[in-house]
Amino acid sequence: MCEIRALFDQHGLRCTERRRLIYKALAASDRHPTAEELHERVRPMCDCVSLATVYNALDAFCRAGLCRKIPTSERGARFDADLRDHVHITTSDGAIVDLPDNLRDELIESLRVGALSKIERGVGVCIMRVRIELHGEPIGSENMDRPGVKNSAR
Amino acid sequence: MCEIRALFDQHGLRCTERRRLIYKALAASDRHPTAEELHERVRPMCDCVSLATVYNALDAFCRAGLCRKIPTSERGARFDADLRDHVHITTSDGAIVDLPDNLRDELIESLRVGALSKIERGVGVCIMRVRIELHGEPIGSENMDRPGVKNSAR
DNA sequence: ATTACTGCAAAGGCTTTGCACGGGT
DNA sequence: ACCCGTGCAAAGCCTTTGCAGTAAT
Repeated sequence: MCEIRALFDQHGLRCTERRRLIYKALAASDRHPTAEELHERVRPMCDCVSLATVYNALDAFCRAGLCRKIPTSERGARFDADLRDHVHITTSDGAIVDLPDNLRDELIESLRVGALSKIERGVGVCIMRVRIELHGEPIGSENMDRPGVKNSAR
Repeated sequence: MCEIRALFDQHGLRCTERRRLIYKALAASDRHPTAEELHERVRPMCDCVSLATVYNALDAFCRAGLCRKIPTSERGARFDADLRDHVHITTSDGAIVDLPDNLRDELIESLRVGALSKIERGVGVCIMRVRIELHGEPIGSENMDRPGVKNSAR
């Protein structure tokens, strides 16, 4: 908790009980919780936390560079305290999971040494962050088309 | 316009004037318009189109597999009739551009033959779609750190 | 002491829905 | 003739904001 204080100090955030709880809940989760889910998780640990406070805190975290807001196709944004390059896999049931670290590192690294530097030269930018969204169907689902087809009727 | 009819028929959509206009406006744009932007664009071509109809039509298109809803961090979803795998580059000034086709194809292809099949085996999913978000700084900006650093204070 | 954070409730913006009607098949 | 698509308005949901009070620096 002392490290959270240091983190907040570094980023110019006032260290309140609510924010500590919210940040801890966010950092402890690998499920990319919504504001409401965090609210549920924090509420039992504190007589009273307002949902608005959760939103405000998350917004402050994002602006301070302590977390990231993940847009979703469904309603309700999700949040993630892990700011490293990411590979998310979303499935048709709406879940978002991170690719395991070893596979992620390998994928990102292969991009960085190859395609990305080419893109940097071609487009004239310096690529700072990489986010990859893979949409996958669980194996065993009826739709067994191989990926790579451009797009037929889904 | 006859091809639009065929497209709609193929996907079991009734071919109405509104839907034709909406789809044409969407397909003609490479700017990933919002529902409201499409509404503005279609309205002059038709005495009266309701915003609700635009939403309903877009929803029908998405369910039919004719377009894709792109979540954004800001409010308001965006839509895209181009269903191919995408590589977006966003820069700090807020612009979103698509990577040029040749670079995109090369990048995606290198992923498909290598990392993705490994991921499919490792995670047990069949990857249907790939979306890559690159965040880049224009070259010449003051921040010249190389990418690859894990994450220091942003 | 100062100023940011908080709770509450209300407002706000985007999206969906209910209903009656008109247009497509 | 059938029934989906449409307009309108109202409802819905997620999120932000105004305000007065509280807590952190």
